[in-house]
Amino acid sequence: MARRSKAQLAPDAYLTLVRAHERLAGGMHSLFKQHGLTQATYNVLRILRGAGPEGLPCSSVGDRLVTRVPDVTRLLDRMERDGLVRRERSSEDRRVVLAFLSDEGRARVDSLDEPVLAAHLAQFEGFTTAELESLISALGRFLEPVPTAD
Amino acid sequence: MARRSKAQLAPDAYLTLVRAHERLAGGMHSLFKQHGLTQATYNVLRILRGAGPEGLPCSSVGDRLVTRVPDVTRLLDRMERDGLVRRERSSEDRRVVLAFLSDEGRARVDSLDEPVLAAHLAQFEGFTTAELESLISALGRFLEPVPTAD
DNA sequence: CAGCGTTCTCTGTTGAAACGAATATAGAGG
DNA sequence: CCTCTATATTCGTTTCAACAGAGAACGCTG
Repeated sequence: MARRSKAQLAPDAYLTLVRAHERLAGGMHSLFKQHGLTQATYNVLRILRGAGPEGLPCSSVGDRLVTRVPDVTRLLDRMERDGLVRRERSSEDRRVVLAFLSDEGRARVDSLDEPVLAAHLAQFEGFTTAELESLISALGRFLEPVPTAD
Repeated sequence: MARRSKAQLAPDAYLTLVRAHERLAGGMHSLFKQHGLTQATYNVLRILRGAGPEGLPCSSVGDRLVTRVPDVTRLLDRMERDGLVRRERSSEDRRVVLAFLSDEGRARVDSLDEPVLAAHLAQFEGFTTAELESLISALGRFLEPVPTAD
């Protein structure tokens, strides 16, 4: 195989990344769906669990989401309707609305820890730890530059 | 840094992949948007350009899309409304509908070749060709197993 | 304490994705 | 010729994403 130029490699790398994401995220999507969740709602549950009993402002939830969601309000609306979260207007700053994990929400996210980990291990089954570290390092380089690329 | 187990690395790798995809795909999304396209419509244009003047059945278009689209009909509806594609029922098999690239569609996709390549080169700017090949190889390993993972 | 800019959240609306059911044609078998 | 199954596409409906704009509260300044 002749040496390929970056003009050939870059589009190929992008396409491969998209396909790999499609494959992996699709698997996680179906797993979440079996439990009545989506990737976004699961992420919110994880975030709120990490935030502890203090709760977290809606805007902070949006900031910490891996995939950008332009409308956290309605996302939390659905989750509150499903009894996964609880909302309460902050007494200190009455602009902010704090979101908390409900008992049902905590139970749901806890019950998913094991299946999610198993799914991840299965997805990366053919990789050695060194290969995984290399992959993480390579992909992590995309996250360094400032996101304000207009 | 101590050696990390796969149980620690796998979720991290997944998260990093999702974040990297979010970053890269987001950039492409805004690029396409400036030209009145989405990632899906751009992919359809690329597919139809590759298919040539013979056209391509709608179902084949759906199969070749990188991201799975459950409703090719309405996707092509919008593109036909925008004058990007043309459809015609096959005379050989009257079940299939062949999709063709219109002149406008061809001009649109041709005009994007350069910006898209430039965007990809910018995204992978900090990578050497060897690193790119390594990344492609690693990500490509997710695509090998059969997709019928129920 | 009144005005002003900023931040945070909600709402209205449009467009698209997702899922399922329905229609139409082709091809095989009796 | 008729039926039956498989394939290709379309349509109906619900749900979610995306974008813009409005309302409410905070902090600062004069």
